[in-house]
Amino acid sequence: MNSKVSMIEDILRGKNFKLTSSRKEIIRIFLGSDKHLKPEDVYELVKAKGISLPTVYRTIDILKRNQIIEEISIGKHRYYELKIFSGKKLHIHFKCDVCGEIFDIDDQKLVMDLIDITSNVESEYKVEVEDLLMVLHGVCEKCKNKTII
Amino acid sequence: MNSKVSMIEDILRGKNFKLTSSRKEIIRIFLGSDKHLKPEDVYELVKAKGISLPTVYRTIDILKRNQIIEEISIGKHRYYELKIFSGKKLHIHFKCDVCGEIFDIDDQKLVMDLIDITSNVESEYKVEVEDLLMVLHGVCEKCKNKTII
DNA sequence: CTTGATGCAAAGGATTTGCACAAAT
DNA sequence: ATTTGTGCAAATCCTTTGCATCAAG
Repeated sequence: MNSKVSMIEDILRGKNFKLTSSRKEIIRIFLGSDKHLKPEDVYELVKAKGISLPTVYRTIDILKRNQIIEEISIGKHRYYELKIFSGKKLHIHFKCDVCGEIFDIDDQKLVMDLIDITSNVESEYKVEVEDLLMVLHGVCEKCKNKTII
Repeated sequence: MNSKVSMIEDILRGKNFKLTSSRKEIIRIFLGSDKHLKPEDVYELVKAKGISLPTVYRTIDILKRNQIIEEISIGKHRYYELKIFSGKKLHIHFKCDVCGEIFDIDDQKLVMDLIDITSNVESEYKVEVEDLLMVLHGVCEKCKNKTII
């Protein structure tokens, strides 16, 4: 993970951002988590280190603008997850409406189907597609089983 | 449109909601618009009639819970569009990042592709998919042409 | 009449900003 | 030394709520 940290640090240094300890810490949070985090979640994880909520928001903003993390809006909340290094350039988010958990759905066939769909849309509607957000809602495996029992 | 108005009114009456003039007016707004409207947009269209912003929010909430309108979260905003009568049970939203306009992309092949994807996800991931949101971002035809000139 | 809806003002929650101070380069 | 980042408090924006009053059934 340290090499990933320094790659991200290099990106930010290249844009004249200063590498403060707050920023390094928040970068580590995203590198070390496979979850979709809300700003408040990040804050909970770093406030013990004296990092303030505005700094969390400001850092998230920088990471987002530099394609290091990705923003996903679901309902009234905004979530962030690592984008760089994730390998999943295109993937679907699944939100369980029972437990609230969000996880990524990511397989090759699906990515190809999505690419097909977007290129169809581009030619049929004469638009240029630059990004794509897909969120499925439903019941996850765990919660399905709980209901049955 | 009047028959549609009364169909919606029947649905609400059936659930013991009172059909106030405010609610009728807001229903007409959604029936008469093909746009994705934010609460504030609706308010702008009805405030001249003395309808308050809280009433807009409360009415939108009722219409949403009763599947008459659909909620779409994009970025920091929530938009609403008519769902009942729309015919498009499953469709893609396209947001132009240049002009900000949102429109629906809706064709048969696409719907079938999306159904395919969701049933694949259901069997591969053992989840139950109940709803789906897909938003494409990019540049719409109009804005593409403006850029060229 | 009785219940539910409305406007107003105020409260909430999430996010952003101004500013004086602190840390990084 | 200079620039940029930070915490704090306050401001903003969007949305919701309490309550006295009003309208629909």
